Amino acid sequence: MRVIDEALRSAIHELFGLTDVDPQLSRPDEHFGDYTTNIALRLVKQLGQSPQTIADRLSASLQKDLKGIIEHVTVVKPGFINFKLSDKTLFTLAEAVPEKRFIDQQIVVEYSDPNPFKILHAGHLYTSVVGDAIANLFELAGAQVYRVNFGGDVGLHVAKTMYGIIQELGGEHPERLSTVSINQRSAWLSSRYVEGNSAYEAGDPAKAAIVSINHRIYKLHEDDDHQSPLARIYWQCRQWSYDYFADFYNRIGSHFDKYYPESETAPLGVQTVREQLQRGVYAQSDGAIIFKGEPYGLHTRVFINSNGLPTYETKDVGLIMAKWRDYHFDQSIVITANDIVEYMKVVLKSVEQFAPNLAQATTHITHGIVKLTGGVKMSSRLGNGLLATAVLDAAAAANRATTGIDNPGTTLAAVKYAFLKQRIGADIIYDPVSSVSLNGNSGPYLQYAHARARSIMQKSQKTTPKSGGPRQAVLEPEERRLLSKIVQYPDVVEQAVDELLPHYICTYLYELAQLFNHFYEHNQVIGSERQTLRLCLVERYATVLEKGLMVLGIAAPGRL
RNA sequence: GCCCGCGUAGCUCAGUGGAUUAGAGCGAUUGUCUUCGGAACAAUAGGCCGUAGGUUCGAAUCCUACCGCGGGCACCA
Repeated sequence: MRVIDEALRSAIHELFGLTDVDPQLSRPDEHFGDYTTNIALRLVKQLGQSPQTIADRLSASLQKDLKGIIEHVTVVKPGFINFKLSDKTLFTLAEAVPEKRFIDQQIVVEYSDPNPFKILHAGHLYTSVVGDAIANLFELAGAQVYRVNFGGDVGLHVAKTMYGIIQELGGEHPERLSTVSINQRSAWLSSRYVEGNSAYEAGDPAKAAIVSINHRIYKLHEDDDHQSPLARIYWQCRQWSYDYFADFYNRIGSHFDKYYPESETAPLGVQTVREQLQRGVYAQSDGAIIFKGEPYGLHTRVFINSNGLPTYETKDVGLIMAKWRDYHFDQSIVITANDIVEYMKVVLKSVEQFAPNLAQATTHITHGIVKLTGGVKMSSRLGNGLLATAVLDAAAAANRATTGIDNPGTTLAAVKYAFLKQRIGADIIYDPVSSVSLNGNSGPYLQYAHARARSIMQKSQKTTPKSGGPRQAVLEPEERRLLSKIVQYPDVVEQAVDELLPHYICTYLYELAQLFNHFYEHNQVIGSERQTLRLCLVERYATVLEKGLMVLGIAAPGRL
């Protein structure tokens, strides 16, 4: 609420001669008013006056300055200053939109990051949903957002899968791939990975064979080889993976502007790391090239192994360089699970040594992992992980059981909302049955709440002539409560953008919908003397709900 | 061992320095309703906010120690 914020600042300046004091307006419990500040409490020491006195003086001054905008200012107990807006102000604010604080910024958001030759797990679904929401938040704040995806199409895991494939095909026989049916491809690759991994862990000779394949795959990229039997198998299966990813993203409504395969970032990373080795950023050790993190309170990591191959670290260095080359970003956001927090610190610290601007513009946001009820952790190496599609299928089954029909939109809303309503950072406990419940604080509840409101509007158009509303009418208490909540939307979005926490939007939308359902239960809209005014409230409410759900990547159809 | 993160109702989570009653949802118990779409609304029960100290006018929130859980700590990603 900018007007109050500015009035407070100037009052503090006039009365106490202080500048640069942030009043920190916030939303109090409803009965205290629409906005509140504890600035009087915080100025006690500095001013040597009692909080009550400070609050009283500010209050008296603001009462005059904000005449017409607020209905009244009140000072409560230790020294809180509470503001109740005038009805007229509430109507004005209902048209406000979130501040565009990232206008003209180029922001790269990287997320999802599945590896070709492996299968998509529940974690990929979660990180995709979170990434979409965060990208949407930046977009809402005016930024030019580029959604990018990074994945390992080279590296040991690929070599393991390739080993499994070659075993399964009885040699390097690309033509035999045709025996794998289209809808079996992703599962088939996943099985080959599991086999390759066990073979690797069992040791030589398989391990040596896999290491050799790993080299050959890097070489194949260097030579741009598409003809040799190994290359034909590789490119074919790589494409299967990308097709499979595309289907999945299509199903959940994600899209990416660019895909960075590791085969592309690896050479760039190697070149950068070798250059910086000369300048002493990286160091040789036991035949490998490393970065020593200890001077910075971090740990040492290998960037190029003693076989001369780049590790994930170097590919990430290359990725940062590639993103900069392509977008000259103002900010680069990387969203991953928590387990690579320390790892990423080392990578960024190394980049900071030669490209401080890039390191400083990069923010690593991490979230927890998806666990099954009972705390069972999944492992892709063991092949017992909870698959991304299994989550969606479980949600669909629950939806079907509840409603009797199959509604993919509702299913997706249920899953996305279940993931997003929780603060990013901690693990998510996924219960295939209850987390997808269609009651209570859920996506379907909000979709329903929206459709219900749209339905009222539609009905009103049929039954009554349209007319411009008396928008300055005096609000009844329940109408006012609703409008006051509606008006909060831009504040919530700004907070979500500032802290990059989409769950603030979920919490707000749910509270809003609850408030509306309460209102709706007790107040007639159509046929009421106050119909025009109330329809206006219904419209604002439905629009805010729709916009908010859109940020979360959840559709808000007019009818379900 | 060292480093990082997390411990809030039976379960899943909000709340991350403020308002003498710590909030939701689910589950449990019970009401409302011949519905402007009941996927609703209303009510009851359930918590010394991991433990112990400390800082502060004021702590679930900040600091310290301890306990418990998870993650990371050189050639995987």
